[in-house]
Amino acid sequence: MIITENRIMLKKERQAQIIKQINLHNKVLSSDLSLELNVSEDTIRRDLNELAQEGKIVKVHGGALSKSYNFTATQAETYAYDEKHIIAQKTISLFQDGMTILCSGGTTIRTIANQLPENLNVTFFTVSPLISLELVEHPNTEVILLGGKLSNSSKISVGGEVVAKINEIKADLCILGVNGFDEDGISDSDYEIVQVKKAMIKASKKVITPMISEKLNSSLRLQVCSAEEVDYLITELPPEHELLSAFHHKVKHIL
Amino acid sequence: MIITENRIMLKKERQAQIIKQINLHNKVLSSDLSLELNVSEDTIRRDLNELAQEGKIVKVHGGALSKSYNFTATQAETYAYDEKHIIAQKTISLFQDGMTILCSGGTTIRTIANQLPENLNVTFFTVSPLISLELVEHPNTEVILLGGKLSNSSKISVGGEVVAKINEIKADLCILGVNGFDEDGISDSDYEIVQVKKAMIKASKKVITPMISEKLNSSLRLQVCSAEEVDYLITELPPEHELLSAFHHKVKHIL
DNA sequence: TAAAAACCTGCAAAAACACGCAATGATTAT
DNA sequence: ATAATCATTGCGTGTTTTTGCAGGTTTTTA
Repeated sequence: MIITENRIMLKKERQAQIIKQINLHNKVLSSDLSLELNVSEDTIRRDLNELAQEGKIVKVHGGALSKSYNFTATQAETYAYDEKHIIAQKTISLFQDGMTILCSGGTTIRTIANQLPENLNVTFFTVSPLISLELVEHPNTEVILLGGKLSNSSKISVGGEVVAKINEIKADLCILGVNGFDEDGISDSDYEIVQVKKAMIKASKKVITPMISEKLNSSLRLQVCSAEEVDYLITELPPEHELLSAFHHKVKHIL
Repeated sequence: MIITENRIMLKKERQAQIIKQINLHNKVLSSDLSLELNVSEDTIRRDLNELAQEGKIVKVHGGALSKSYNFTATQAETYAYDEKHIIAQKTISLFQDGMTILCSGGTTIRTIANQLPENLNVTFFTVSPLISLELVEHPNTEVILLGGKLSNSSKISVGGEVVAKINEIKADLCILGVNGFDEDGISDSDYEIVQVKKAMIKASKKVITPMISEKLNSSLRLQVCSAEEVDYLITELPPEHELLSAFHHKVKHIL
């Protein structure tokens, strides 16, 4: 179908079309979209990256796949595996026996859960069913799953009940997966998720944000907290790396 | 189901297909995949090596094998898949739009969750993080995850808090995975799980117990409920099968 | 043990990508 | 209204990824 009547297409409108295509076919090719929507492949790529950042689709080389595509979760997890391994080890070094740890979802955190040493004796609270399943395999950890309405996009529990439940917890650490992080702090694109993350931060003595360095200096629509509220910023880079220099006087520690 | 509708196949898409094949047949040959997916054997080999490095599959000379432990795998590799497929279809025939359905865990229930029709518009409550993840992929279902301490053995939420939460629910159906079932009713081996299942039964108008026939006439240490409390006993067998004859005057319906 | 199949390595072409820059158009401030 | 600012987009440039193939090596099998 060739559309000539509408010369100008708004960015939002175009992205909506892309989502529609993905829901329909479970995949899209950048080259196809470029032809169909009459914009350059660069623009399509930028759109796909934005939508992927917002968690609506999964970007792959050559196009994008639907999030509900059977294997995207595990594919995404193993994306940047080496980096996430380093991050996991750094994060785990902060864990101590007897601690109560509150954690959100996300593939980075899943890697941490997966690499947890056997002998560690801690209690985990999590809003992510996926993380809970990973953690429960460890013999010496107690896992408390925080229930609620399950968010379609992020697969974590959200809603007032979860927030209320989190408010009852006193945790030593909060391991927070982040989608956007810059000098202004942590940001996210979903209102419900922001509420949960805010509650998690409030309930914990220390806030740890493990993330791949490529997430640095990206920001999304909604503010979760300021950079000053972050106790440990953990990336795969050495702390003295220049990409991190802007954050040294903002967050308390960088690992 | 191998689709070659599109000339171009994304790499990740192809790898997803490979994993699907492996989960289905438990093994694949590089040469077969090369023909089916229309790429060179070199490419297949590279894919298999990548997937193996990611821990998704086990690479062997000539092809690859499925990995035993893998909770994001599709249903295909679950034990007695064909039987469970029949059971799932029978169970789903009882679902109607607008219903509130409470369900426990187990592989049989997971198959049901997986085969749920897209257009079904129901609300699910579940104590199983695994089932919740399966259900949340369906666009028209609302999923409420019931949180609590996660049981190491059965991977479902247990404890007083879950029971209390279940007591607040008024569900139309209760889909109960069972480990032991005979003329005396449902039995289980774990005290905590029994408490949760009892609460689930009390909270629901109708109780459905889907199970493969080999579970029939087995019993465990702890009693969950009597056979008379079961509204629908669903197995892969036709209702008039002799194995079921002893139950016809016990449970209300047999499918 | 010899042939066949599977494998690995390096290479090259095409495609996809990332980055900076400039032009365009829209929005806001003055 | 005009200027300043910002967002969006396309293009040039150089990089990375993907893929198939050639050639030599290893493993399997008969």
